[in-house]
Amino acid sequence: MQKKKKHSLSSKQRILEASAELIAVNGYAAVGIRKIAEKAGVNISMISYYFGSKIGILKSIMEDYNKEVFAIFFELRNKDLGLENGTKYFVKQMVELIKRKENICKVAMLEIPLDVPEISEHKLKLKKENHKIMKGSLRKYFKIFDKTEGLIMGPLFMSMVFSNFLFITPSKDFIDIKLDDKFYDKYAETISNVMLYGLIGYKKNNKNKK
Amino acid sequence: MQKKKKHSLSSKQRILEASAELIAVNGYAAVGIRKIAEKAGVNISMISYYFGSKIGILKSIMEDYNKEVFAIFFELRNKDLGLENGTKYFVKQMVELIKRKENICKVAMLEIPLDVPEISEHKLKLKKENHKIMKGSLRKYFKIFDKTEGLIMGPLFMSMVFSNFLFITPSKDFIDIKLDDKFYDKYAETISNVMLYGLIGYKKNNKNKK
Amino acid sequence: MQKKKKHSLSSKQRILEASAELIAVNGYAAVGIRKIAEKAGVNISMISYYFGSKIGILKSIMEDYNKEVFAIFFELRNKDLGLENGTKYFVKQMVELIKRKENICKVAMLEIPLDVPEISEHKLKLKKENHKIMKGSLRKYFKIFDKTEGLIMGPLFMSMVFSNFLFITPSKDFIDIKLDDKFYDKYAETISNVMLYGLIGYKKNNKNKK
Amino acid sequence: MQKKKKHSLSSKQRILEASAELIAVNGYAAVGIRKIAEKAGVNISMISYYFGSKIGILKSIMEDYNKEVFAIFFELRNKDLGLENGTKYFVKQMVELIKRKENICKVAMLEIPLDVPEISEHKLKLKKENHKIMKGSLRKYFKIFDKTEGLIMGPLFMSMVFSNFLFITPSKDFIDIKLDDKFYDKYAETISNVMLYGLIGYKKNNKNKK
DNA sequence: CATGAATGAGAATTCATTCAT
DNA sequence: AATGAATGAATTCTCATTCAT
Repeated sequence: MQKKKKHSLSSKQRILEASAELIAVNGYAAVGIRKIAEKAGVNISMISYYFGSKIGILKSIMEDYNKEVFAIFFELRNKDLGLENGTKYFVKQMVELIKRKENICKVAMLEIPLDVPEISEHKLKLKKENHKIMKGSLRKYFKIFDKTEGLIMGPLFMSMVFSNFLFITPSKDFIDIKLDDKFYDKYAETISNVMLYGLIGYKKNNKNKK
Repeated sequence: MQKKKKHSLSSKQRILEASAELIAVNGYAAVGIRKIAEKAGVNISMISYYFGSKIGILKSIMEDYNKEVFAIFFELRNKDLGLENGTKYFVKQMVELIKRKENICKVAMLEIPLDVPEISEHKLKLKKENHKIMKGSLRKYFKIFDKTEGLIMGPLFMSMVFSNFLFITPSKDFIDIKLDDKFYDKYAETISNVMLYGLIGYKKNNKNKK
Repeated sequence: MQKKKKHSLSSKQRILEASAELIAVNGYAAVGIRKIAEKAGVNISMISYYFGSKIGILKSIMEDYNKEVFAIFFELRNKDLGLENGTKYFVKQMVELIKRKENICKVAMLEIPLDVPEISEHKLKLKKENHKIMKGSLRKYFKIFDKTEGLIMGPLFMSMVFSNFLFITPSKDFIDIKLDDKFYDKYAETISNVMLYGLIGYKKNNKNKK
Repeated sequence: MQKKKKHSLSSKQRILEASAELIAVNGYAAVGIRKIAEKAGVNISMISYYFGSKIGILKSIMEDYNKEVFAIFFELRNKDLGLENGTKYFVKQMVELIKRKENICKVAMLEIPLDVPEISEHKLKLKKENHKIMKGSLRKYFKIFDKTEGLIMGPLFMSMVFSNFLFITPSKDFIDIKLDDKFYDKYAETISNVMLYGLIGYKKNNKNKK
C-alpha cells in the first residue's frame, strides 16, 4: 500500500515535471499529452487519471508558482528590512525560486499574458490572492500608493526579475550563456541595483518636479 | 490594375492583422488558421496562397517586429544624444512602436522565449541582424562592454520596456487599466527614469566596489 | 496570328510532355496540376483551357498510345511476314515506340490495370478499337483462335514487350542500367527470341498432348 | 486477453485487406484513408494508430509481398529440380501466390515501377534482400550469368507471370474472364511452357550465333 | 493503478477548378 | 492567350478524451 502510493505519487510528479519542461520550451498549446506521457514514461490515460484533463496540469503548475511567489511576498511584507535590504531580499528570493523551479516559473510567466479561456477564471482567482500581498509589499518598501504607479511598477519589477527568460531564445542561440551559480549571483546583484537605484532616482525626480 | 493590387494587398494585410491580434491574445499554437481566416474574412486557402503555411504568418510578423526595432536602434546609435536623452529617446520610440503595432510587438515578445522549431533558424538569423546594432547602442550610451553585463542588460532593458504586456492578463482582469495616451506618457516617463537612474546607480556602485 | 497559334500549340505540347513525364514516374493520382503547370512553365488555368480538366490530359495520352499501338498492329496484320519475321517486326516496332515515346507508353501501361472511373468508358472505347486488330494479328501470325488462349497470350506478349518498365524502380536503384540503343537492341532481340521460341514450343507441346 | 488481442489483430488485418483491395484497383495515391477506414469498418484514426500513416500500409503490403516472393525463390534455389521442373515449379508457386494474395500482388506490382518518395528507400532495401536469391535462382536453373541478360530476364519472367494483371482493366471490360481454378491451371501451364521453350530456344539460338 | 484500443472532432494543407480581368 | 486571385471540398494526420479490461 505504501509502495503503491509512493509509485503513484512518483508518476504524478513525473507528469508534472515533464509537462513543465515541455511547456516552458514550446508553450502550452503546442505540447500534446502524448509527448508529455512519453517524456514522463507513463500511459496517456494517466494524465486524465491524475489531472482530469490537460488543462489540469497547467492549473497545477500555475498554483505551484503562485504559492511560491505568495510565500516570498508574504515573508517580505512581514519582515522589516528597509528599502535596500528589502529590494535585495526580494530579488534574491525570486532568483532562488527561478533556480529551484525554472520550468514552473517559465510556464507561469509565459501563460500570464495569454488568454487560455479554460483557466482565465482560475488565473484571476490566483491573481487576486497575490494581489493584496504584493500591493502591501510595494507600499511598505517602495512607498508606492498611487494606483497607476502600482500598475506600472508591479509588472516592471516582475519582468526585471524574469528578464533573463524573456528575450533569450532557448535553443540554437549563437550566444552561449552558462547559467551557473556565478551568473545568477551577478544577475541578482545587477537586477537588485538597477531596481534599487532606479526606484530611488525615480522617486527623487518626482519630488523635484513638484 | 490598381484595383487588383489593392484588393490583393488588402486580403494579405487583413490576414496579417487578424493573425497578430489572435496570436497576441492566445499564442501562436493555440490559434488555428480557420479562426484567422474567419476573422480576416477570407477563405482558408488564402493563407497558404499568400504565406505558404501557417508558420509563414509568424515569420512575417517577426520580420516586421525586427525591422522596426532595428530602425530604432539604428537611429539611436547614429544620433549623439548622451545618456539621459538617449535613454528617453529609446524608451519613447519603443513605446511609440508599442502603440503603433501593439499586436506585432506582443506576438514577437511572446514567441522569442519559445522554441517553435520551424522558425528557430529564421529567428536566429533575425536576431543576428539586430544583435550588432543593439550591442553598439549599449556601448555608446550605457558604456556596457562586458559580455556578461551585456547579456543581462540587453534583455533587462527590453523587458522593462515591454513590462506592461508581460504580467498583465489580457481579459477578465479585475484591474481595469485604460491604455490611453496619458497612461503611455506616464509609462514611458516611469520606465525611462527607472532605467536611467538604475543604470547610473548601478555604475556608480560598481566603481565604489573597486 | 500564326505566331500566336504556334505559341499556344507549344504550350499545349509542353503541358502534355510535362504530364507524361510526371505521371510516368508518380502515377496519375499523385501528380497535381500545379506541378504539371510548373514543369511546363505555364499558368495553372491553361490546363483547363486546353484540356478541360486534369483527366483530359490522361485521355489525351491514352489516345496517343492507342493510336500508336493500333498503327503497329495494323501494319503487322496487313503485311505478310510469317511467324519469325512477324514476331521480330512486332517486337522491334514496339521497342521503337518505347524509345520514341517512353513516358506515353509508361503512363498507358500503368493506367491500363487501374480503374480511374472518369476514363473507364473512354478506355473501354479505345480498347475495343484495338481489340479487333490485335486479335487479327494474333490469329494471322500466331494461330491463336481459342478465346482463353487469346486472353492469356495477348497480355502476355504486351507485358513481355514492356517488361523492362514493370519490375524496375525508376530512381535510386542500386542497379544502374544504361538504356542506350545497344541495350534496346539486345532487349528487342531477347524478347523476340523468347517470344518466338516460347510460342513455337508451346504450340508443339500442345499438339503432342493431343 | 485472448479476446483483446484477437480483436486488435482483426482491426489491423481488416485495414490491411481493405487497403490492398482498394489500392489494387485504384492505385495508392487515388485511395484515401477515409475510404479504407470505411471499407474496413474502423475509425479513420485507427490507421495512424496501427500503421503510423497512410504510407505505413503500403510498406506493410510491400513487405508481405517481398516475404512471399523471397520464400518462393528460396525454396527454388534450395531444391534441385532441373530446368523444366524448376520453371514449372516457379510459375506454379507464383500463380498460387497470386490466387492466395491477389490484391497484395497487384499492389506490389503496380507500385514497383512508381516512385513514391516516402518508400523509395524502403523499397530499395526490400529489393536488395530479394535480389541475391533471385540472381541465385536465375543462375542455377536458367544459367544466366551475364549482367545485362539478367537485367532483361529477371523482369521478363516476373512480368510474364503477372501478365494477366497488367493489360487487363479490372472493371467494365467487354471481355469477361472467369478467373477460376481452371483458368489459373491453364494460365500456369501456358506461361510455364512459353517461358521454358522460350528460354531453351533463346539459349540455343545464342549458341548457334557463336 | 495501469493499459491500449477506439473515438470523433479538429488541425493544417493541397486539390482541381472558376472567374474576372 | 494568359494571368493570378479566390473558392470550397477533400486530403492526411493529430488531438484530447474515454472505455473496457
